[in-house]
Amino acid sequence: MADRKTYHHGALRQALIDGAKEILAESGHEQFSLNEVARRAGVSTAAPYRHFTNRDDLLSAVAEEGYRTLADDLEKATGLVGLGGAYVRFAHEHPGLFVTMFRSRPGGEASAAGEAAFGTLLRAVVAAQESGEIVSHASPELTARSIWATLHGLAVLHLQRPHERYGLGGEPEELAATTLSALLGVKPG
Amino acid sequence: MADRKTYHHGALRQALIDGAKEILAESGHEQFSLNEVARRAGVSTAAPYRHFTNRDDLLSAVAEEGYRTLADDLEKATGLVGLGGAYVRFAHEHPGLFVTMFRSRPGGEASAAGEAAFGTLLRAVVAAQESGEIVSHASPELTARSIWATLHGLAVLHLQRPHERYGLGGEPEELAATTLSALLGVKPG
DNA sequence: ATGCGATGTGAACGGCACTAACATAGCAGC
DNA sequence: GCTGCTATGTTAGTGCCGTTCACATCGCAT
Repeated sequence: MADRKTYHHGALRQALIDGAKEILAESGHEQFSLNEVARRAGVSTAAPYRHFTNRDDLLSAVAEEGYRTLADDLEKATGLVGLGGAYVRFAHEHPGLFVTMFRSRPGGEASAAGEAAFGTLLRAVVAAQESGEIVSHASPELTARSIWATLHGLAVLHLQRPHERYGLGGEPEELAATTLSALLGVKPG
Repeated sequence: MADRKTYHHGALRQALIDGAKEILAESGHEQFSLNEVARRAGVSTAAPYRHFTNRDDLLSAVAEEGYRTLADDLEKATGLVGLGGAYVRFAHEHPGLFVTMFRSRPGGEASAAGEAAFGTLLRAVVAAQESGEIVSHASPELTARSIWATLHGLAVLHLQRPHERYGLGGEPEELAATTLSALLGVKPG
């Protein structure tokens, strides 16, 4: 091992996170291996433990970056339907990362970036209510939470190949548009 | 090993499925171990391979039974809100099983029991439209799919402890009722 | 009664997450 | 510049995992 120039890697922590993302993109969450990440970074399998307490800690750091990327994607979107499309598309394009982000963690802590993403959704809902894009008699918070649940369920079911038959296999944007339209009567404009 | 009466177990296949459910209920999907299942059934770690091609095959059989239980629960529920509450409650009461049922399987096949569950949802949506419980301008199929996505997202997010703060930590029935109400304007009656 | 197929065993393989003891190097204070 | 502390790396090992293979046992049809 250690066929790199210097004994110390220099930026191992980020290299491990990047490598982990790579593996998640190639093979998915269930196939993820900490040893494989170390191998790709060109270090021993014990090295990651200098930067992360365990495998799950690394995955949490990866998830954190995922939340930031998702929040950015949602920021870029315009309109409620656009935001919904961006949410489902993120899951579509980064399925392994998406699963990692929302894996069930018994004692999982909250994520600052996750909060930011929800904040963006909330603002979009308020804007949609003000512009008349949607009509909801419930509070913006409840409406936002409900739409989030819908988008999240859409994203998760979309990743399930066997459920393609229910019409959940189409393009993310179309999926989000038709679904939000069916529930809220939003126009795809 | 083999401190049971007869050399052959007699009903090992079902015992393995039951044991797997037990482990999922106790420790969750991520902690599931095939060796542990064999140990609980009192057989060697190689024995399960006489009944299942691999670990994933056993989990699929477990998931199939889960789909049947879920379909039964949904059948028993009355009204769209009742059905939604039953869906989220199922996830709440059997989180490990729920995760196993909807884990991302690359080449996963469809489940007959899963179809039945969706059929029940579809009928409930049609009934709700006819009784005036909800007003949707979309087709029953699209509406049912959209509601399914909402309920599924609600269930998944409900299992995420860190997201309790968004109000997703309450009772399953209340969660389903307020969410469906916010999106469709259904009355909690 | 026999023998064949179904079902279970024990021992092995490689891979995994993780740990402990040790090696190297960057850097701060003298 | 030398010294030594601390951060960061390695090697070797532990125990568990999923899976396979050769072999043992037994139920059942002929």
